[in-house]
Amino acid sequence: MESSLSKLQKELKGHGHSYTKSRAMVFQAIEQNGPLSMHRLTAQLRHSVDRASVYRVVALFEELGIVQRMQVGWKYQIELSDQFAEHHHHLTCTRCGNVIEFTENEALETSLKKVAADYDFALMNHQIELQGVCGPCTLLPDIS
Amino acid sequence: MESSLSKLQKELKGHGHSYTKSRAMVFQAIEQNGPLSMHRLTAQLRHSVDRASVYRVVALFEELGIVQRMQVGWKYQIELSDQFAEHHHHLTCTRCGNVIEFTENEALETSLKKVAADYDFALMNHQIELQGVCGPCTLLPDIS
DNA sequence: CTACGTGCAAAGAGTTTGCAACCGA
DNA sequence: TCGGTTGCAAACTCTTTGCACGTAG
Repeated sequence: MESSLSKLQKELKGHGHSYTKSRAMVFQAIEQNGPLSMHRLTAQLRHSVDRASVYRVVALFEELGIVQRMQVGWKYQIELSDQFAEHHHHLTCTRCGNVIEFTENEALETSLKKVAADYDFALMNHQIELQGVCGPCTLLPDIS
Repeated sequence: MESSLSKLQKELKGHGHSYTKSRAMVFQAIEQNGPLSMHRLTAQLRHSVDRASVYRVVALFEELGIVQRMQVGWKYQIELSDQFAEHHHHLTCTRCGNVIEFTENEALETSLKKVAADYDFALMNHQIELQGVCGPCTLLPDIS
């Protein structure tokens, strides 16, 4: 709690930006709620931070690598980036919409590195999105 | 050329939709240009298909699994899906913006299946996006 | 005190929708 | 012919911007 805010403060000041109430609020909203669409994020902060400011803060956070966008189907959501949350990927259930985070296993990481090496790329970053049907949903009657 | 259009026709009729000029044109534009943003796609078809119709056609194609969206940073692009183009993923150079397609190796696929199994998911689909700096760009002088 | 940050309102993209005309089967 | 499809224009949603005021350092 306390410690991630002070880390945020350090991160901001270190790059010549102020630590402000709005920025702290946006950060906490993301930290507490996990992956969040802009719509839900602005809705949640409706009474405390202006929509335009939320966009500006998120843009700054992305620039500083504090948050990142993750894809969920066609939309995106904002979440803390690896610096503030452990590196991970997502498994989305296409039935119930539930998102599960998973951390990469070594074999997976090795495979990715190999691909990059094959194409003479210096790998900087990567995203993996898996879609499927989760266990509980498999037991449900067919919808279609 | 001919054959992919007739496959398109079959796909449309098979699901109770008409094979129309607009749909053929949208399909060809995507087929010939590879990953394309909506902006570029509508621009390219400016004189032959209305913007609204392009959106409607793309929506239908996605529904039928003819095309899919791929993420490039924050934006997305439309490309033919596995049914019409070999299953593949993308390696994007963050310097020059070049996108290289790569086909998955077996180790990678196995790793993904393992992850899904670990979480009791029936894996339906997946996307992988790698970002890095390509060989030629590595040799360029620093920008920042 | 000064520059950066914010709220408000308005502009700008990108995307969707209603409706009449059109076209494929 | 008839229902699905398209073009056009307008509406909507999401995001960005200009400007005056507020606030951190």
